[in-house]
Amino acid sequence: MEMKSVTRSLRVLEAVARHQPVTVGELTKIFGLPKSTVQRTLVTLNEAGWLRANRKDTTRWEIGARVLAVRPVALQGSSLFAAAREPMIRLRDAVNETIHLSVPDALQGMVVVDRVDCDHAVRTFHAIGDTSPLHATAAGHAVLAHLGKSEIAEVTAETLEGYGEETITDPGQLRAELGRVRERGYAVNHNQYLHGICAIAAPVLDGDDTPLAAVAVSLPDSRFEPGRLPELGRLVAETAAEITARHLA
Amino acid sequence: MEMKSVTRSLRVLEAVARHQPVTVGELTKIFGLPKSTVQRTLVTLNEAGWLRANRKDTTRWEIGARVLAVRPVALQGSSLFAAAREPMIRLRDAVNETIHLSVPDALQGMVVVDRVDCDHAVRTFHAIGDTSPLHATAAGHAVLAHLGKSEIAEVTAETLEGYGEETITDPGQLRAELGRVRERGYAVNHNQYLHGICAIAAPVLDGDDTPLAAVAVSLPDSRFEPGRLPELGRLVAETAAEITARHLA
DNA sequence: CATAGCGTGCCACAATGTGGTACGCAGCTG
DNA sequence: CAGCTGCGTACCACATTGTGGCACGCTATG
Repeated sequence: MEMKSVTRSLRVLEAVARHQPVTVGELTKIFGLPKSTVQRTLVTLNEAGWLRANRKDTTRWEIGARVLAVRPVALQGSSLFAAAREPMIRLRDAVNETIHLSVPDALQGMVVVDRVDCDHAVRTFHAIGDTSPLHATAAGHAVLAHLGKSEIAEVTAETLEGYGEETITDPGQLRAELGRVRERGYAVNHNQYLHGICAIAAPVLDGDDTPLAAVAVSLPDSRFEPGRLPELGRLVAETAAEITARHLA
Repeated sequence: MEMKSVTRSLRVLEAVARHQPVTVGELTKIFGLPKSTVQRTLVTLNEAGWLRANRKDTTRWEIGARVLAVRPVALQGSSLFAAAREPMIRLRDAVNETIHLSVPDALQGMVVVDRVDCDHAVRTFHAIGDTSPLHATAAGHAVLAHLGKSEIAEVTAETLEGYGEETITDPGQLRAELGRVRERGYAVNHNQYLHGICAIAAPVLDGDDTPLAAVAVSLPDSRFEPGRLPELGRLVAETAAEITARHLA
């Protein structure tokens, strides 16, 4: 709407985060902006402490320490983080697969907030801060299924991007799937977004049943046995319920 | 220098992080800026996904999940953050003292990245995001001891500020101490920076032995027994080694 | 030795952000 | 219940502010 320079600077900051360490020239190619504009932005962000020059190659920029003062606040946001930690570890111990906690980001996607790793040599990997689409992941389905119809409509109004043959791109099919998710209490995703990965997720709800987050167990195809699905789903749903209970306590 | 609106927006973002959930009025008092300016800034940050309205009180603002996508190099990849959490909790359980994870910030200081609290009524406290000098803290020594000679020289070239009688301000003495730290595998700090606090720290290393971070246990003088030092040091070093191993896995 | 890419600086222009002001709306409070 | 306060939102004339084209010096690279 406004504050063009601010919006653009934040975009640059995100781009640096994704491509760090990155040079001015690379950023000008990404954004198609004049070099001097990009450089001025970088200098400004640097002076504010959000960026810094790479130590080994001072022509490259990377994220500075200032974010560390803000980042944890985002994690602890709803104290959900602390409530989720122990149940997640217990779930990991029960199934020995990687567990993720994700929160919806303004109906635009799910953001990984915390992770508990399993000890298999082959394991799924999503870094804290990674984002994924709402309509094509188990965590996203778990959250969407417990939103109001108007909000679901809002999401399905956008074009549902496909990431492969399994992605549900039809709004009607998605709504049907969300109904099933609501009934059984957990969502399942297989090859809808990333390939070779299966994920089972359940929502963490607030007092008024609005979804705050989703817990998910994700595992590589090689270890996925369809027969285990009901048991895994039950465990994930129980974990999510326990986090909900702890969070409200 | 320039980009006034950008600098100010980032200040606002940091203020929201410190005071969240916060209203427009509170922020105008903090900054002494016109209400419309502050509000415009908040709306812009919100549209960019960096802020969001509080769910219970929509007039209050808090940090959005977008911030998580921006992470320093040290936290990139197989997030150090996630790798460190469980070992830190175990160390806390073993010693029942507060544990800190810190990363070096461009050789200018250590920044606290994560914390696991003990349950004593009297405990040390360093907020996440706090910075401390490299040459006068256990965490700083742990990192410095595993840097190359040129980098150590670079740090000792600056004036080593004193924070009391115990601070090592002589470059030669500091290098000698760093040698001892390297030998025994952990660093000890008593009253070098903050008074009444003792800290024991060990480094988390990367594959090429460059230090990425330091784990530290810190405790008030009242509970510090010199006889426990070797045991505490061993535990901290083991924890750091485990984080290193998990991080590389 | 030429080239490419970097950081840095300058500057006229107008697009951009500014901030005073005002309105409608909740939730308190006397 | 009327008054108050603090919120979100909006408008708008002004000039501060950011813009982006250009050019310089530098350092690696081929």
